[in-house]
Order: sequence, then C-alpha cells, then structure tokens
Amino acid sequence: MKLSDFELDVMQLFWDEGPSSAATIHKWITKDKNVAYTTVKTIIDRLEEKGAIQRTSIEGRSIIFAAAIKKEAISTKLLPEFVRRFFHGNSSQLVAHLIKDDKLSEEDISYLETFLANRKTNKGE
Amino acid sequence: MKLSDFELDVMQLFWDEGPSSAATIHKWITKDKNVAYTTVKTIIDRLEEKGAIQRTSIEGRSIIFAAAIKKEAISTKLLPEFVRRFFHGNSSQLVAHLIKDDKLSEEDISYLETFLANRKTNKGE
DNA sequence: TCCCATAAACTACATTTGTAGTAGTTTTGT
DNA sequence: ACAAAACTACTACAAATGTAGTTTATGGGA
Repeated sequence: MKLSDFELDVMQLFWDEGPSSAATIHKWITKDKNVAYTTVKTIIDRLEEKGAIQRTSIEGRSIIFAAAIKKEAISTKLLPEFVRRFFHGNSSQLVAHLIKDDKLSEEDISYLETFLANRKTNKGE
Repeated sequence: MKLSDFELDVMQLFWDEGPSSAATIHKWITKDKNVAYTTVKTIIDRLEEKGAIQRTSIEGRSIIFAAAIKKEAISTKLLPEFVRRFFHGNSSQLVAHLIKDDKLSEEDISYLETFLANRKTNKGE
C-alpha cells in the first residue's frame, strides 16, 4: 500500500489519537496548515478506499474511522528504503548522522553506548 | 526542491557514481527495474529543470550530467520529516527501533563504537 | 564520404495527489 | 415542527509522476 504525504499525515493522527471523525481530523490538521474540510474528507475517503482506515461506528451523523493498518507496517517498509537512499543502506550511518547533527541527547547517546556494550557481552549465548 | 521517488533513485546514482550520461544512468537503473531509455531520459530532463543536476561536458553526442545539489541537502530535509512521522519527532525512538529490530549488523556496531569513541576524544576542544 | 545506430528533444498520456466546490441529507436547537 | 448547521457523497481540476513513443540530428564506423 502506497500512501502519499498528506495521507500519511492523516494516518499519523489516527495512529496517535485513535478513532476519529473527519471533522476531528480536520480540526487537528488545521493546526498545521489551512485546508478545507472537504479536502481532508477527500483524503479520508481515499484512505478508506485504500484500506488504510475503516469505519468503526457512527456518532450522530459523523462516521468514526480508525486505522486499519499498523504504523509499523509502514515504517518497516519505508525505513529501509530511506536508509538505502540516503545512507547507503547502512543504518549505522543514519545513527551517526543523528549524533553529528545533535539530534540525540547525551542521555540517548549514553543509552546507545550501554546497548552496544551489553550487546557484546551477551553475544556468546 | 521536491524530488519524486524515481527522481531520488536517479540522483542516488549521480551522487554515488559521479558525472554520467543518460545512457549510463539507464544501464544502472535497469539492473533493478526494467524501464525504457526514454523514461530515464525524461527523469533526467526533469532533474535538470529542477536544478538538481547540470550539464558538465559532452562526450561524443552524449551529454554528461552531474549532481548540482548535495545529498545532505535532501536528507537533512527529509530525515526530520521522517522522524516526525514515524517516531514522534524523537530521533532516539528511531535508534531504539533500529536496535530492537536488529537492523544493526556487526559492522554497524563497530562503526558506531568507533564513531562514539572518536566523538568523545574530540569533545573537549 | 555516407549511412546508421544512437542520443537528444519533444510530445503524449494515464494515474496519483493536493485541493476544494456542490448537492443532498440528517441531526438538533428553538 | 422546522430551519439551520454540519456532515457525507460526489464531482472537478490542475499539477506532478511514471512511463514511453516520435522526430530529428549527428558522431563514427565501413
């Protein structure tokens, strides 16, 4: 299943906020960018057609939709592609890049160091 | 500058292999998927129009193109977006994901250890 | 020198994507 | 009970994307 950028942003909300109506999604989306309600509704229609979301119930006249696919299903497919494209398929280069660009806190880095150390320890099992 | 998937794949080759003709790029591309020469040429034309590549010389009747933008310029823009979408904007979650899913090879781990060690050495400057 | 394989340039076209308007319907406040 | 607000379903449309054919010109081998 291929999702566009906008579709992914909407899925984001279903994943993070749970089952929602088009109106609710629209409210969230407009915090970031100004789009008409019908625009969001169209994206939702397309997501339903693609099978990424499904109707779960009705509240008043509003249809409540919920994610029908897991976020991991998408990220697991896109991450390797991303790594392939920009880091020669080498995940460690991505991590190095994050460190270099100061995207990781000292705490994150300590954790990583601990992990690396432990991993070595546990290897001979 | 926004590049499509196919355009990114072609840029990949310019970045990794250096200045090339459309024919050469086509040869490389067809190792992965079967597309007509003209298809690749169209992508190259579009990349040129977008300013992502530029003509550097002519060999016989072939135009040699080369990347006009750095790979980092693209990854630096796309990575945060990717992290935002799939890891709540939290890079450490991405790292955790890589660790959990065993996406780091022995090589990756050595690389990271070296990288982290060097980083420590250079920190107090 | 002359022809042809080949490369560039241009054109084409279906599909996807972002964006939104309109028409019809139903819940709900008064 | 009725009208307004709001929500769905449908339609529209330009731009981007993936894909490739056609036309034209020319570098290079026979």
